[in-house]
Amino acid sequence: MKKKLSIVDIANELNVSKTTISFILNGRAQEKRISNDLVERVMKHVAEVGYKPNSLAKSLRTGKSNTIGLMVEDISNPFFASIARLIEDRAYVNGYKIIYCSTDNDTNKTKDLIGMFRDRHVDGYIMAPPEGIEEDIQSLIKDGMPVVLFDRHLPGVKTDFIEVDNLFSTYNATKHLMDQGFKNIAFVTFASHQTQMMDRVKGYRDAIISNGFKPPIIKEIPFNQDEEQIMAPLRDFVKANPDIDAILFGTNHIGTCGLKVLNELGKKAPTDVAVISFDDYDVFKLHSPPVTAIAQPVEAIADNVITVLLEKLNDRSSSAKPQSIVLKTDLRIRNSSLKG
Amino acid sequence: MKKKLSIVDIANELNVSKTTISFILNGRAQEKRISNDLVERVMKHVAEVGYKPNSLAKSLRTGKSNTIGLMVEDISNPFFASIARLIEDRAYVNGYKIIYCSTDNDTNKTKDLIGMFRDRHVDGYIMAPPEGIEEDIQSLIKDGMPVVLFDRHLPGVKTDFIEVDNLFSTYNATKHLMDQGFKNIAFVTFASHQTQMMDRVKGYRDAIISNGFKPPIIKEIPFNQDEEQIMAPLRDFVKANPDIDAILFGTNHIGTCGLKVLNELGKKAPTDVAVISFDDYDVFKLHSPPVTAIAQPVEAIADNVITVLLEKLNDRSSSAKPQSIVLKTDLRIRNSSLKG
DNA sequence: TTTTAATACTAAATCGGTTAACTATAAATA
DNA sequence: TATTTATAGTTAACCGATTTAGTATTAAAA
Repeated sequence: MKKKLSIVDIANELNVSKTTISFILNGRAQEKRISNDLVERVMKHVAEVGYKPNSLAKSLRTGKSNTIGLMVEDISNPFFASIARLIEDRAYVNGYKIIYCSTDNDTNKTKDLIGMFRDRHVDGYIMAPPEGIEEDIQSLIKDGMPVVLFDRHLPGVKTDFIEVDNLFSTYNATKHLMDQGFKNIAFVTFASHQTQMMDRVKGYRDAIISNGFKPPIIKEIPFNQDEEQIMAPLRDFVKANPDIDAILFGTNHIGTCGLKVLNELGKKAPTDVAVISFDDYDVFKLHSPPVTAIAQPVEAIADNVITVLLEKLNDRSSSAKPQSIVLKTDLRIRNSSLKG
Repeated sequence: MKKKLSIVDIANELNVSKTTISFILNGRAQEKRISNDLVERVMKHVAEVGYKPNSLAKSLRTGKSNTIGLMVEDISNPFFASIARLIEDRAYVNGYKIIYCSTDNDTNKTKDLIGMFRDRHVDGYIMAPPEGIEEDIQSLIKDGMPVVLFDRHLPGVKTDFIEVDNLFSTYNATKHLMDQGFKNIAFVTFASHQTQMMDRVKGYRDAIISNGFKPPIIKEIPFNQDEEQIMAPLRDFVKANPDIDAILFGTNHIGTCGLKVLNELGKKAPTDVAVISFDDYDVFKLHSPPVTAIAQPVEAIADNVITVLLEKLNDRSSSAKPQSIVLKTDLRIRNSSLKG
């Protein structure tokens, strides 16, 4: 029932101008030569009545919203959820709130969402960008907005990004399978022109070719929300290629679907077909046999993302050249990729 | 570079007052008797220059922010992540943005976060509340804020909530284990006084007692972020109770940790110990043997939550008695709980 | 013809802060 | 003594919208 207090109420109750209150609350008392006596009185009263400045009014005037826009592919994907969680924590500690959304890798949806974020005056953007929004990002940057990309980057866009060494990761995983003696190694992934996906394919391909193996076997599945739409083509692929003895999956989601398909078809890893997936998580650790996975350093990714963004937020003018941070992955070798 | 357009710019360019622009853009042209001619001219120009009203200013004036605060226990938990995802989608469609945060079941953190949300003028709250914040919620409600709880509720607080029939769910699952012939059935869960946890314990206990079984075996683990802090006591418990032939886990997280511990100790389900967990997800579906789980209807939960909240947002005055929606779970019986 | 009503808008206050520019007094310096 | 400097604040404009109360013109009714 009690209406919210405004700065004017505080000012009136103390017989001081609201300017003075504002200066004190913003730590500019010294600079503005407000007496310690008054500062104390104001602080005491503010604490007593529990006054909190209206952040909307503040944002309207200052142009800063203390909000960060976070766009991931899908917040219900464990990889993105973990990163979102870590970013959230660090952001709150630094006085920033997170507004998030899932892009579904949909270019138009993402454009809309950027519009919404813009409209909300977010102070900075963290995103795992889909294809086709180079221009929108470019325009954000041109307008002076701090933008940090992660998981992938946009080749034409000069801004900071944090990602892992995708090429080496799949190269290494493929190499591991070859070392174990597997001969017909397939790579199954989402159809995508995103940098991380291109690199993952290339890493696999390079490994296969540079070791004189038969032509690479690459199966691309269209990105889809509906699990069955992913499993159906996967099922066909596995059935149609009985000679494949190892599969490297390009993401946790497709890896999980792959495991389901293999289970359905009664194929056991690694005897029937060895398995490695990108992104490590509980499903792979707990699977029988446990699944070898390329673990991304989620803490390090989140840490770097938020650190870089906070740097940019604190030093808007700095036109230091964009940082490209590439982190190492960890191939967690488990039974699913070990022969005998 | 181009500075953002304001309503004054539009007004000046068209030689019209900003009041008129505002009326037109807010669909009050008819009501305010603005000529169709002018309406058309304004709309055309606005579309051409791509003017978008500053939502901060709008919010400041109207007191509405078109933002919903979403507080979950932990966004990186698949159960909450899925629900968050579904709520997000529905919210965006209805013109609302989501600000979210993870409470970690920490009362003080949650109080802080409520303060932040309040400060941000969110229009409504969706939360899976921890214990001990009855007063804070009460105060939100008293101030006329729409609050919808889910996953659990607060006994003293009269507001809408959506949850599942926890008591029946664990009763039913326990019954299933007894029907299968298991004799020493334990219930392992997080130590908590939250309603959903109390109900889950009670469901288990009722089943055990009403069927004349030996005293219930209940192991409570302190809630913790760190997985090892959960696994250690679990390990001790399993080792110390070799006669247990079935375990019902109270949440997906503890269920997952439980599976890890059982795997470590070389205990196979269901021959060594049968397993059922609350919350169904990929880990359980893909486990060998697949794990019987109590699946919550996440879509229905999310749908009901957002529907109820939107109702309250659209009809603030309505002091209709709070709704308590209780949804059914689905016991997905898999090998881990089947004898022979 | 005067009054009333309808039409088509506008001026100015307001939301709750921040901030540039200014004032009034006392103390220090020239 | 006159001028400068430091101290301790205040006034009023501003951010960009919404909204109440009002104006000017024309048409209809009395």
